[in-house]
Amino acid sequence: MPKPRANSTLSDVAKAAGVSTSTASRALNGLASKYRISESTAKLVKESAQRLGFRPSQVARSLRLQRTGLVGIVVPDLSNPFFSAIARAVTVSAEAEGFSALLADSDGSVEKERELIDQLVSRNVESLVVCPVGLEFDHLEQVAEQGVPLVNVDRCKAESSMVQVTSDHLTGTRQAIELLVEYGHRRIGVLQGLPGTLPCDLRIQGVREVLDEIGLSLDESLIAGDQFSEESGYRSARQLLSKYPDITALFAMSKPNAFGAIRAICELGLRIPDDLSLVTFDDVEFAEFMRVPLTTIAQDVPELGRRAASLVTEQVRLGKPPLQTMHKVPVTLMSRASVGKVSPS
Amino acid sequence: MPKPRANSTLSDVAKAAGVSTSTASRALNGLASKYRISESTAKLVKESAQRLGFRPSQVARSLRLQRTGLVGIVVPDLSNPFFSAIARAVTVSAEAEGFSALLADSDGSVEKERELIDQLVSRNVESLVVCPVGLEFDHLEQVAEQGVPLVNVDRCKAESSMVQVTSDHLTGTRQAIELLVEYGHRRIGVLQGLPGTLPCDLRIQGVREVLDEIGLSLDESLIAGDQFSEESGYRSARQLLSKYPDITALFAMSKPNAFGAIRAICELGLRIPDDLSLVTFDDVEFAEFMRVPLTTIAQDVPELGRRAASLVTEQVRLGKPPLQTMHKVPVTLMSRASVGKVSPS
DNA sequence: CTGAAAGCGCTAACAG
DNA sequence: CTGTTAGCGCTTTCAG
Repeated sequence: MPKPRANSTLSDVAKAAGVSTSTASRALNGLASKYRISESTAKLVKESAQRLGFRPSQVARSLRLQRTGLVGIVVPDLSNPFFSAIARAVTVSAEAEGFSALLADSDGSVEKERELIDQLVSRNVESLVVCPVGLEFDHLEQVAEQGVPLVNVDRCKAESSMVQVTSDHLTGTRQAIELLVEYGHRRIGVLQGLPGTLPCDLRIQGVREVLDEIGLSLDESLIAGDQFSEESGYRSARQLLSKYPDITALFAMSKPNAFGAIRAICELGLRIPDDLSLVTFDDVEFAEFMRVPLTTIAQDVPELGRRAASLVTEQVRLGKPPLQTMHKVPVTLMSRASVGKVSPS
Repeated sequence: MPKPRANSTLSDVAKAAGVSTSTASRALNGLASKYRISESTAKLVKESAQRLGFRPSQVARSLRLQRTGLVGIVVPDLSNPFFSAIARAVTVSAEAEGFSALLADSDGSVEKERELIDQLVSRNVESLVVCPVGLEFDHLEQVAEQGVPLVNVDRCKAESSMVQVTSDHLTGTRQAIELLVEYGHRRIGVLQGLPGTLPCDLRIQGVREVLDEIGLSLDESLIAGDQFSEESGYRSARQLLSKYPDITALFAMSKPNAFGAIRAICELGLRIPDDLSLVTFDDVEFAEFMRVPLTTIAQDVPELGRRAASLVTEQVRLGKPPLQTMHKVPVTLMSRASVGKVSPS
């Protein structure tokens, strides 16, 4: 019993139409007029193709043309809305340009990220959009130097020649901390994400700057946490709040961090914003329906994705990287109810 | 200036090692022992490969082997957490089996879905996981019949020979409606998703069944809405509530539907659950932190993805579809605060 | 133990 | 207006 998966090939079509494969190819690729193929044969070929359910093998085509029409995407966790929004933006732009998207999920592991990028390159993707784990970049830079247009999104590397796009973490953080300061907060706990990543570092710098400017200095012991995860947010909030009861506000670096913190705050019997203010990076869907609407620094996530997409397509079209390598996308402070004035005590 | 993108090929490696391409290929593919290649040459080849940064072209390999190692995924909206969770599960399982995932976003359009599936098949994906728009299935069935292992997730087709996996919509709905009934609700408004899709139809059937069993019948005019979107939820809730003030509970078919409804409810100055109860399909992240924690029918979304993934891999391994075609994944009623007793009036 | 040669399905000179 | 031919990079008989 032969497999019924008789995917007909170009030569089948050619045979059926009684022409050579070249003629068939040309007719099907709309080069009939260029090669002055008679209308009748062109039509005949198209009909045969139709009848046989012919689908050109993109694999063969790719090999021959040395063009796969593939863009690779790597994210640390596709179930995180932040990354899925980026993946979507890139995928949709790619589709619009006739490209297909090869998606890979590194599950937060640099090692896996390395392997996956390797695989994608082996599959001859014409460009790469990667949201890296963010602590090591040598593999990214290497790939970029090998001539594969690559853009690094979100967790950037400072001082790199890579094309990168990320939010304006510094300004966003400054706005948030300035708000806290204005409301009288002086002891601010920082629930950090993965230390060593640029978003994390820049946000700490933002806090430091604002405090410096009012003559205070950042107390390093008020920084806790080690991941952008809920668990880290919970753990670090508990730790900070029980050790330093004089803290009046918490600055969380991600939505999961913030929700972990809220869980901890509830357990400790504290109320937001009466006992404690909370502000977080990442906007929260339907924040207005929360028990206490969260004040957030909203990133324009789809814009991050679109920018990344347009930067890679530009690179493949022009054959060279853009002049500007670091692209900052503005953020917006969404002032809601979770930040309150410090009660005079 | 020649392009520096000198991707070395197998023949480059062979040349460098002073052997033929066949030997090089065998050595690199771990067939050294099988072909009794001398240790020394094998090592030599591997070193040359290393030195040249050789990456085997998967395109050429695919063409030769007639195996791409690609699994195609199609979803209507990757930025919807429901679908990104499925996409993630499939992607991760695929990676674990040495496959790569080709992802496509149909943006809710059947037409685009058709095109994308066509493209994926052209790219010779070895299997397909599709979350279809859900109103037309001929293209899916066609592809499956052509011998491409395909599994349809979520918006299934009744009475189809396709392999399908979806939540147990009927039981889930029944549980939710039984809860409402138990709490004294008799006039229940239904905020439906896309009519004609199986999840939507089954859920309506669930409502009908429970009402029938207590001697009531479903009032069709209490059904409104036409999408699984927030906008539809908002619109339908407003419409229903203003037209039928005797409604005491709302059953929403999706998280976005529910949030749209909440917006409408707030605008109308009604309170949950005092004036109105609300229950929805889809679990809501951090529902406990909402102003009114939502009672939901939680789907096990990652399980949907994993099941889909294992069903396609099983199919490619066995070369034939599984005996059982329809796979139902259990759901869980999460009873929270948004459902209350009907106040005696 | 290794190499020569064919061929996966397609396109593009080149030659009529 | 159309066909012949070569070759993209790889694996795999078959033949030493």
